[in-house]
Amino acid sequence: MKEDAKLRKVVLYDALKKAVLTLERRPGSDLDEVRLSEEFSLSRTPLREVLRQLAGEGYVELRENRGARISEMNHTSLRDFFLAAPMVYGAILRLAARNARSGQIADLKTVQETFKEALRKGSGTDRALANNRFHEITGEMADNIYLLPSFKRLLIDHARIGMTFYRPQDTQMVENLSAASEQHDAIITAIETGDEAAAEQLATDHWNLSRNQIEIFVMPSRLDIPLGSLSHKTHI
Amino acid sequence: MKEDAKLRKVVLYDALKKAVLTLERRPGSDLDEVRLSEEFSLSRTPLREVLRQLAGEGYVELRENRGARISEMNHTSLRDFFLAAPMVYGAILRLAARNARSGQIADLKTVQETFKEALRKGSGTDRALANNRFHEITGEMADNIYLLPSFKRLLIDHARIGMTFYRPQDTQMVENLSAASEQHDAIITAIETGDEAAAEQLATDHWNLSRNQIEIFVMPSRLDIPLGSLSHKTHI
DNA sequence: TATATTTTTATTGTGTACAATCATTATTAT
DNA sequence: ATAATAATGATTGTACACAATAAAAATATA
Repeated sequence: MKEDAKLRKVVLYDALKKAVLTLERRPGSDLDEVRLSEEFSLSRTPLREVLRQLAGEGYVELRENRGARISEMNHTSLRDFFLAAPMVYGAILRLAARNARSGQIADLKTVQETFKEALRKGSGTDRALANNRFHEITGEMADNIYLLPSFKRLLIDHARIGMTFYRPQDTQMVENLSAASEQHDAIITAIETGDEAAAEQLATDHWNLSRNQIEIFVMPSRLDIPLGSLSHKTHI
Repeated sequence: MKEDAKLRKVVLYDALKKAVLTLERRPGSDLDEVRLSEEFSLSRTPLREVLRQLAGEGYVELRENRGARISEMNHTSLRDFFLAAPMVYGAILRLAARNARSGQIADLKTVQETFKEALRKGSGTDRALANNRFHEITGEMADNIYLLPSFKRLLIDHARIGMTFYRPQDTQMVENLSAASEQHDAIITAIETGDEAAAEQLATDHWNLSRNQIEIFVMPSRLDIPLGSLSHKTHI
């Protein structure tokens, strides 16, 4: 019972991150310090430090004297997302192909198996989290402290968007999912062979597929509705 | 005397940021919580929150049970820097040309005048800070939440590198400085006319100039020395 | 003398009490 | 009845005391 506090802090940090990524906590929703501190058996002091850190990483937003909120997502951020993602991700994958270490490649393969497994019989959450982890590893491979901040910020909303379209509604979405999985395989190959050009091109393809999926799903009439206000059930 | 605490918090935040950017506090140096809390008349609780936030933005690094440090700079980060900067900055300037608002353009012109003034009779610090502010504004113009994290991280080290080469030692460096100033002017024009291609190209030119300056200055023999361990005087 | 072990000191991390601020409801004045 | 104002309640922000940890010094042991 001595160093529990530090552990609980990590638990809180991980739990909040996951809750954001999976849309368990929806964009724009409030975070109550007292409730959180009770739920995670932490006093408000370390809790607030965690919130600050999460804010710095883009998971939550802090407002003066008015508590924290889960980061917003709206049609503006979607537009910004698809503008920034291909470029940053292209650079990350190119660097990943250049710098990846064998241990990391092994990790990537493992996660890809997990992702395929999730596609077969996992939940939307499982798929989104596995996909998120896949891309996180490519970020670690790239190992560029200046690109990582934006890349990580992109991954947050990539996961949240994924939580929507990883629950396939029709045959085309199912096809897109398996296409995404095949692209992951191709990405692994490109990284393994150090083929930077191929890796960069695959990034573009991968994000184009995502954008396609989004367009099927939410465009164009719903674009003015903040994603946070849509419950999951509305989508099904 | 009532809401002073909040003010002092902002003062601390700004002071630390500036101290990092100007190399007043050197990369890798320790931050003592008690000393800082005394210096800024804040208790350690809000102080630690500020440190967490600064860590999220890349100004400082936190280590478990071992306090905060100013973010490191070494030859690896320099390499990463010049790899990431042209791309991110190119995208930022392209978007700035696309989205800039007239008020922002006016601000940019004002800061550019300040920069020129600093070149004529200001200190190295003045120049680096004015240059930093110039680029910050282009970031605000671009207005893309996914690109900004990396851009801001780049600006930190851009300023710190600048603190070195904005103290010109020979005629070539002076020429480079005035070239940088002219590029700023060209950037303003490109943004004002909405010429995205020109803006993007200018970003490349601008960073190439910076890299050039660095190479004159620290390459290649000193590359293995962490920048933080070099005092200013050593350079002159 | 060199190395391990212990004790001491300094620094970071957490819990709690209280102060300041915001949001809501109640009250008063027009 | 409506609008402005004041009291109330809920929530965030700060200070300080103490606990936990790491670093340094002192002691013991080979």
